[in-house]
Amino acid sequence: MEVLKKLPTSDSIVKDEVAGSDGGIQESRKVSHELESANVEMREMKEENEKLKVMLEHIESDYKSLRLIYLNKVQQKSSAKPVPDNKNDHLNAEFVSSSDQEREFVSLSLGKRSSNSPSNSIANKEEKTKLICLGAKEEEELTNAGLTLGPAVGLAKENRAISSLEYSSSEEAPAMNKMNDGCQWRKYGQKVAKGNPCPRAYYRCTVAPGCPVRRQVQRCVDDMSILITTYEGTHNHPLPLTATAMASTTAAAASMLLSGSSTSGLDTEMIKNGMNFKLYDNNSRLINKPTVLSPLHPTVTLDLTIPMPKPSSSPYSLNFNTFSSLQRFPSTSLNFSASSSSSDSTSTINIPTIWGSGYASCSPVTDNKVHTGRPSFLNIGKNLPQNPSLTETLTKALTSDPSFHSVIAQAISTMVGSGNGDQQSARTLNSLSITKQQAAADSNNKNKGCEGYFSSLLMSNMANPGMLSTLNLPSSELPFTLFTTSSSSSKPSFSNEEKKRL
DNA sequence: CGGGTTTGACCGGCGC
DNA sequence: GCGCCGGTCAAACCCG
Repeated sequence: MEVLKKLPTSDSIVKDEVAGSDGGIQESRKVSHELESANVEMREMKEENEKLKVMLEHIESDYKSLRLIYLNKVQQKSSAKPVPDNKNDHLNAEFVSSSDQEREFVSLSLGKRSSNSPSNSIANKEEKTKLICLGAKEEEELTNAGLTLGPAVGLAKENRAISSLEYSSSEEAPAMNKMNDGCQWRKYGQKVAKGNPCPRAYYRCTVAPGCPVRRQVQRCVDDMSILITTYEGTHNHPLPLTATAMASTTAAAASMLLSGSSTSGLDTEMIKNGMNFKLYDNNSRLINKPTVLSPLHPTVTLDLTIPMPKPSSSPYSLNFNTFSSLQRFPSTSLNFSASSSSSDSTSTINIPTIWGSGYASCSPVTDNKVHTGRPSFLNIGKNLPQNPSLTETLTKALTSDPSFHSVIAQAISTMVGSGNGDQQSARTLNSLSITKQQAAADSNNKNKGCEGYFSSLLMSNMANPGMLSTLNLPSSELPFTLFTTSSSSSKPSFSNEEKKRL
């Protein structure tokens, strides 16, 4: 922790003392001054520790009260249900134990669950148990990742960056592998890609033999806490409800699971230490659900496949999403949808504008100009043609670019650039023909005009966290419309880390 | 013992 | 044509 950093090392103190003995009175005074300053620092650290203790106590009390509330609800539920016969005793036991797990799970997910949570809609007890177990499993993973759970969940948030960086290369692989999106994946290979020391893992869906779906998981080279998952193909089998629920953690997966036998697609999901629940409602609108799996981390999702039918005439929209205030952490999604017909496809980028601060109700703001019901978004261009290079550009950028900011800029640049001409048709992973050099050149050339402007847009919104800012720009300059909204309980929109990323 | 992971080898595409 | 690189294969290994 920060406190520890401030501690002067014993070595340095010893060295100072030695220097003092050699250098006469002045040196000894110097040493005494340093000792005094060290004492002052110690006092400050003690004060900080006291503050942290107080924070911890607050968190504990919050945790306890919420746990009580949950227990009450569980008791109400169980009292409402008739007692099943003995035949189901094992199920009861399972349910009880899973309730215990769920308590823990909920403690992990404080503020994450809404009444619309997917798990709530699951009536089947067994499926529910599975979900719960998945949550517990996720909790275990988080524990393994060095994240504090339970009462210390708030501290875990503060430690997230550190913890995420504490993965060793040997530890991160299983963590990645365990990243559960509801499907069964078998790892069939691992490769160290050029330019990224982190190995890329290759997985196949093993739910059904011959299922063509593959998944690649790789950590971002410059931010080990960022996972980039790429899905390819379409499942040729029905999936269990739990898988559907879990896979809905990303729009990409949702597409993968719910689109049936749609054309094969490429889904790239960037997961920053967690998952984000995204679901489509009956109107195929993107709904951001608070994740039940990992409340501790913001997520970044890049979805390159899902057609996002919506009334808006813009084929692309960058979706700067203000997330549910139920989310502790924002989820960032790059949702670059692609479909064979570009006219009705929509690309969205969801970028966090709010750190979900608490547990207030979610009230997504609908903007009249958007007609999507989405909280906020950025529209790019009018009738921009689909550009297959976008996929590659984004993927490369995400894996190699140190800052999310530049990634977004690249995406925008590419899309803006693509608006100048070549019409492109359906894109699959294998049809990507753009070279690395081309992608880099494209992004380099196009970023220059766009990136700074884009970041300034973001910064301007950061400076006005609570306000709905709408920027309508002439398409000749930059065809963006940026909507930024904040929840009713909004606190300052960005953490330091987010500022860094954007 | 079965299923999953690891890891070196192999293969094909692509650029020079 | 050659070499590089990403993706895949498959044998060995591990684990429950």
